[in-house]
Amino acid sequence: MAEMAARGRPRSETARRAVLDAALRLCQRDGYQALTIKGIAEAAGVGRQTVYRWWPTKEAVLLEALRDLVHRQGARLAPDTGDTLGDIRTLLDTTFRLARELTGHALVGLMAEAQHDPGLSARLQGTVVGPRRAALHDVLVRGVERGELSDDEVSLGLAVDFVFGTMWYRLISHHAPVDDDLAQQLTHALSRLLRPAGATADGLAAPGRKRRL
Amino acid sequence: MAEMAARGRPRSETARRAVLDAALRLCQRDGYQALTIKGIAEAAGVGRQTVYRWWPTKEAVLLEALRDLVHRQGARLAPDTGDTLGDIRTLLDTTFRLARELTGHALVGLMAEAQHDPGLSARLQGTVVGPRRAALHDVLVRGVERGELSDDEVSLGLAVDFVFGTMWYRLISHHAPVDDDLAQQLTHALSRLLRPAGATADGLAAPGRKRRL
Amino acid sequence: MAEMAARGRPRSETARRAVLDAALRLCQRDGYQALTIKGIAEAAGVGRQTVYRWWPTKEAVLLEALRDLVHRQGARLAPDTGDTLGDIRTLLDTTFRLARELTGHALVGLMAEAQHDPGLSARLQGTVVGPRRAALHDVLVRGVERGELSDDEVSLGLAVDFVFGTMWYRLISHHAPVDDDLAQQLTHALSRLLRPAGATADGLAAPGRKRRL
Amino acid sequence: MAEMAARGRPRSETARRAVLDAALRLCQRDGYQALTIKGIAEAAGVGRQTVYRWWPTKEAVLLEALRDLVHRQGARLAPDTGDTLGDIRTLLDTTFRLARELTGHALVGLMAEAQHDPGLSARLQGTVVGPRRAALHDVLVRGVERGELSDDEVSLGLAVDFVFGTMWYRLISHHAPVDDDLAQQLTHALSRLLRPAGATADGLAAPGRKRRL
DNA sequence: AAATAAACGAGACGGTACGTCCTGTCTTTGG
DNA sequence: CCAAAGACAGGACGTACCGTCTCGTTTATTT
Repeated sequence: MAEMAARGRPRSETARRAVLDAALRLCQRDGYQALTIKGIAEAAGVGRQTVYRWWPTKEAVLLEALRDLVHRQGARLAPDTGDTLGDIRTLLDTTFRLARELTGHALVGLMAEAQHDPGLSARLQGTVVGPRRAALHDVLVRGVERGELSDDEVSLGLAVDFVFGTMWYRLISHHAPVDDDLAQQLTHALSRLLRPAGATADGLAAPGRKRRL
Repeated sequence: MAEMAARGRPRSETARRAVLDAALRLCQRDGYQALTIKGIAEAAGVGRQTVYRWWPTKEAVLLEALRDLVHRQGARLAPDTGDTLGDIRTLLDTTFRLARELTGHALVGLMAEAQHDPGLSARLQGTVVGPRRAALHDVLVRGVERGELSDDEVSLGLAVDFVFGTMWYRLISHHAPVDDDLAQQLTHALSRLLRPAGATADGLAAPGRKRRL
Repeated sequence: MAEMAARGRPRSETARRAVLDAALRLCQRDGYQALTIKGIAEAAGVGRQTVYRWWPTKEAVLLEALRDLVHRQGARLAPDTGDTLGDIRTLLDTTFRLARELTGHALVGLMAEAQHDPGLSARLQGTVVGPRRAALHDVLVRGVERGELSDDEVSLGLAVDFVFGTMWYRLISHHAPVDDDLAQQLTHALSRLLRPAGATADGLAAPGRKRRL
Repeated sequence: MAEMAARGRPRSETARRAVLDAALRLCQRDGYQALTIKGIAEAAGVGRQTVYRWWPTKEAVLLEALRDLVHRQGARLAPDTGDTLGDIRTLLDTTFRLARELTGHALVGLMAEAQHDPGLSARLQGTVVGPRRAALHDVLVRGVERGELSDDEVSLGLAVDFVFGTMWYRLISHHAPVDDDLAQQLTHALSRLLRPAGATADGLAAPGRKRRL
């Protein structure tokens, strides 16, 4: 396992961080469409060639910036405390907080771009979106295995789409926030959707219920 | 009520249609980002100024093209047959078919653009997205009034987000189709989410049920 | 000799004059290059097509405007009073005054344009410039016939070029005015250039001389 | 005396020359009006921005092209051989040859443009036209100092205008060539115009003299 | 310490789309 | 049938950014 002998000046971590930070900042400020490599380089105080040397497109810059951001958060994806609904809540809270900070502009712009760029789509799903989906799916599977949930009536895939679809939809159309309240409502809705046949309706508390005997 | 006297050469409906058609076609073929006004004008066989004369941006062109498409479909939005779940199915089938044809690229691109353009966002919601949302909401309200559905546990707003969120999410990430099967699953899931407290589980058939003890 | 029967609405003299006036005014104000047919039509309060119907190019408009201006001045071209130098002075005074009023911009611009438009060049020479040249030449010829001048040493053609060349040169480069003083100096210079061999130097008055008995 | 450190890619002399050459060539071929920056860039095989980066207008391109041409010719402006008339002939021959090659179109077009652009006018006079004028004036002044010429009757300024006016006039109206013959005639005419009072007519040979008593 | 080599900033290069303006033609209403 | 109004296809304008290419400089490793 011979290492490639390092020759010449090593890559500047300072420049790399400056580029990623500038990309996220500009995308958040001016929107995805208005983001240009020239603009990123200038905002980062970096030569344009330095960007092109390491990233082929502005999408690649943004994607790496997002991946870095996610990694730095180092969020625990799939906690397993034995309490399925509690795990769901935890996961949703973490995910929603990340989504709010994650510069919706960047994510939505990348998603739009990924419409006709399968490679980008795959990387986006693989590094940013996919792990969250998989984590939720895992929690639900464990719930089914424990008998707390059932996929007899509604498939787990649809349940996962329910959660992330609603999140995305609100991120995009802004008609309602993606906050802790949404996490609570979604958790409750999931419990109804996936409730096993024999479970009583009272086994779980409805969010808005005022106490109903 | 004197009409403004018509002076000068009247606007060419031919050119208008050519522009709108070319815009949708190019957006579908090359994606939203690659769409340019120059490209639209050339594909439509139209002078560039003719586009700028009537539409300020490519977003405006796409928006009008979508609106035209929706209007031409003239889809019945909120059928009221007395059968709430049947009405939901009808509405979903119509909406999904439209979404599939509607050049997801255009819609998603516009959505991305609308992130930092409140005016576009409003027009997009008002003309293309909003009516569908409102129609579904109306159907659900009627269901609640008839006692077929209940919003005690899950708010109707969240239920609507569930449907459209899932649709959007699949349109964007392509991990599953937006087809009649999805309409069926969503209808069934809605019936579970909004089932009144006293209703028996058997009142409604589960779509993909494999076994039922 | 049957006249062509006049049919339909007759041409509007008002519009014609408005166009010609606007053309001269705009050319004087903004220069020849900045002159556009659209601008002329709008300044004249006239439809664009009305200009194109009667004149093929902006050059044609300007040329007709100049021709009109010259005709309206109705300047006597070649007075024959018997006093050759006096006739020259008269002719130069008239010509210079016309040139000053004639919107040098228009004339110079047309000349520049005529560089690669032989037809325009011919019409320009024929209607505006040529008659003046011919008139001066006639006066000089009469002077030679009377023995007051001689073309032995300097050809009359060169003498004419001397006068008009100097005028044009000053109109173009603005380094000195084209005024009565120039007319006087040129007249005196001509008398020297074309003085017959036997004439005394005193036969003609030098320009700056104040009365010399 | 520290030089400004050279940074970035240096300007391409190849591109500069290609632009200047293309500009002169196109102006000569199609005329000044038809000259466009787009056309220059394409003919030079150069990006349009490369032209705009270094020259603000097509006038500036032409002016620099002319200046380069003049410099490359490196013409001796004011020879001083002691023979005034000989010096004049030499200067005129050089100037006329340059003018013929110098793409009259470019010069006349620039002159026309300079009508309403004082800055251009000044630069045009300063770099291309002025030095020739000054050179001729110097020669004439030396002639006066030597007693070979006199400015008693005709001012030297008018004499200079005579020469350059005639040249310009012929360049513009094309009614006669600007060749060696013109140089000879003008030299002779100058000798008459500026002949000192006491000089005999025979001191200088008339060029086209037919008979001499 | 000197040589080598790659990354760095800067910025010019050939291109392309932008949004504006004008061209010359056309198509309408109205005198 | 002319005039005004103005939409039409087309094309040049001057600007911005693209992605590539030199430059001189800096910062490492390898002699």
